[in-house]
Amino acid sequence: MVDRPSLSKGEMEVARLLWEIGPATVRQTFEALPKTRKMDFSTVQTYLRRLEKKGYAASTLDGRIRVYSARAKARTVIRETVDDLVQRLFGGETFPLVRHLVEDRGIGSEELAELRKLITRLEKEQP
Amino acid sequence: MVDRPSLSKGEMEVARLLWEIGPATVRQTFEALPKTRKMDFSTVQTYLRRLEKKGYAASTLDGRIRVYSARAKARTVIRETVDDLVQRLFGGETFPLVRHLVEDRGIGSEELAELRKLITRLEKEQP
DNA sequence: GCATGTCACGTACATTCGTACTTGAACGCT
DNA sequence: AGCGTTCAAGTACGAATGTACGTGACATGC
Repeated sequence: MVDRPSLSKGEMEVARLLWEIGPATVRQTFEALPKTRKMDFSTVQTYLRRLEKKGYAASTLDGRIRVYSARAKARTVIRETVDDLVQRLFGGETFPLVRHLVEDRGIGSEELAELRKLITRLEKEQP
Repeated sequence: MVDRPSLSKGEMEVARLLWEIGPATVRQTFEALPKTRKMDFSTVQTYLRRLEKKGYAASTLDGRIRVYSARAKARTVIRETVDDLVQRLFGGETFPLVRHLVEDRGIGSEELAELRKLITRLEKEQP
């Protein structure tokens, strides 16, 4: 429905943090960055501002501190983003991407088992 | 090894066409676009030029016509691209993406079966 | 042998992105 | 009360991106 400009890579990272740690200040978001990910405090601030402008986040002032919260559901954004990738890189075919993930990126054996269960469930749901 | 600048969305679309139709002229690439995808001839030309500059393609003149061919393997580029996405949007976890694909984007029952076989094979290969 | 169409190549240009610095207000410690 | 700390907000700025036009060389049907 809402038609938002799509997220850039950097915005994505910050959006993910917002989903993960819930409503958060710039500082909290900044601190939620993977320790290996060097990004300036003010860069995070900029991304949050941009996320808000694009409609992915909302913010309010709590005293003099601004608190950001996600406005778009992770699931929705993931769907949109992955759809786009599948279109562009796989011409719209989903399966090759699944195969790539399962085959080329090590999926643990526990996860393999879980995936098998998932498949079984889906097969039952199909007529 | 080679460290190329990453592909932009538009460049990705054109790179995919190159992989698909092999060495190709601008026009052939242009014509390989999905009919629904409106993109100017010269835009395709620009993307091909940029792909070459970035090291993803090579070209030679065949008479006065320039022929482009892919220089990076699809598999490699896909790996790099997907790795990046998984990092940014899933914090490095592969499985949630697989689940999303299998659950939220309809995978056909034939493909489900194939996926199951794939899992079985992988499980056997594991110690 | 000219009109028409096709290319390569260079150029353009507004927008977005990545990344950050600056300024000034408010806070909290001493 | 003075000083360092912390924010919000604005601004910066080059590089990348999406998208395309213009020009001049070449080709091809008439």
